[in-house]
Amino acid sequence: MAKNTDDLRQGRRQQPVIDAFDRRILAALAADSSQSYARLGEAVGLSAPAVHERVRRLRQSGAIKGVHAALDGAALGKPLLAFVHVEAAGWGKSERLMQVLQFPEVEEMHSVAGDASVLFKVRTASPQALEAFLAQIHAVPGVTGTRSYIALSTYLERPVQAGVTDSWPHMPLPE
Amino acid sequence: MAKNTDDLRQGRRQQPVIDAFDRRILAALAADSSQSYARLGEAVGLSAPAVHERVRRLRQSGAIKGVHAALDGAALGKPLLAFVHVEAAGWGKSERLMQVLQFPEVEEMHSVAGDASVLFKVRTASPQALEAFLAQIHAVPGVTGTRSYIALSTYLERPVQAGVTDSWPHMPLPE
DNA sequence: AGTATCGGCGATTATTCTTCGGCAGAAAGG
DNA sequence: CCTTTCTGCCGAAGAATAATCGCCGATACT
Repeated sequence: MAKNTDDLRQGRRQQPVIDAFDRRILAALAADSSQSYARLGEAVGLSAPAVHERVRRLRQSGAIKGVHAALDGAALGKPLLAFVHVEAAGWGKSERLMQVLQFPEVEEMHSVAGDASVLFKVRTASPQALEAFLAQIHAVPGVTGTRSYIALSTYLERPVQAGVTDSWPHMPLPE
Repeated sequence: MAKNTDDLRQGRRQQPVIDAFDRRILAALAADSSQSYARLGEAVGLSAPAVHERVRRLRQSGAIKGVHAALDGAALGKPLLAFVHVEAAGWGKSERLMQVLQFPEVEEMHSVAGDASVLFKVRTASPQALEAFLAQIHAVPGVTGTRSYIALSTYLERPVQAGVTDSWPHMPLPE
């Protein structure tokens, strides 16, 4: 009998093992998710059904959260990318603050440790639209200030990568 | 004769018009790019071949830059998300700085206007790995300092949205 | 050793993608 | 006002891919 039967019986789902094959599949899918299973299998050294089964498992386990088209902000009329740091008195996450997530301009929202409480990534059509977004933020009770960082050039913007650097180059810190 | 023959002859590509159909297709693809053309067509009110043709055009025009699988950082062993602001003397973009983009932990790099020169989004396995990344940054000539914002909770993280808010709710700025 | 479980492979079926010809509506020109 | 041209959509057919099934070998536990 399998040794994890107890876990299954109690509804626990054991952490699925992600081996080297899975890692290569995930890396390939993060780079381009429109390629066929046959090509994927050829790239990683498995047959198409095997890749299919692994992808199904990775999807179900949550390692793959979805498949999305990467759109060009400028082509869609939103050339302005900005990161907005919000300082709030008390605790940042409020019901009112979550409502701004409905705007399609907002792409990310995190609560952060540092000299800010909440961090937004927003992509707007114009400086005026950014100003309108900031007005929305300032209208939230408890917000004491914002600091905006406007992207001048984007040198890299890619999804979560499958790889993990396990041996960082040894390099002495500057004294 | 078409009126943009001159443009085509000179290699110029006129800005393709993105109509309401395209916008809806793009919105659907940004949400889930794994659905069939038939379903997409049903959702937006077109036939499958029509959607196919539009997607082909949107791809070629660059509005759709690619299709990527969204991976779960925690499931892959990278639970720590951080935004790193880099202050640099002189001009930030250096050949040396671009080399850190090779690490799979780095997901974004922008040059920004504000009290920082360059902004990184990095996802690491541990605080030690983040420290190692920071060591790499500090080893770059000209870097005078970094400021890190560690994400405690991620409330939203999604790709570029197709929608644009054209009428922001009118709301007076706090006096 | 025996046995059960797991994962991969080859082959088959179902679904989807991709292309083609035809047609209707809009725009430019006579 | 009519003709011509162009563009884009649709239905149908052929090609490619996705998804499933049974069989097999490897591994681990009894």
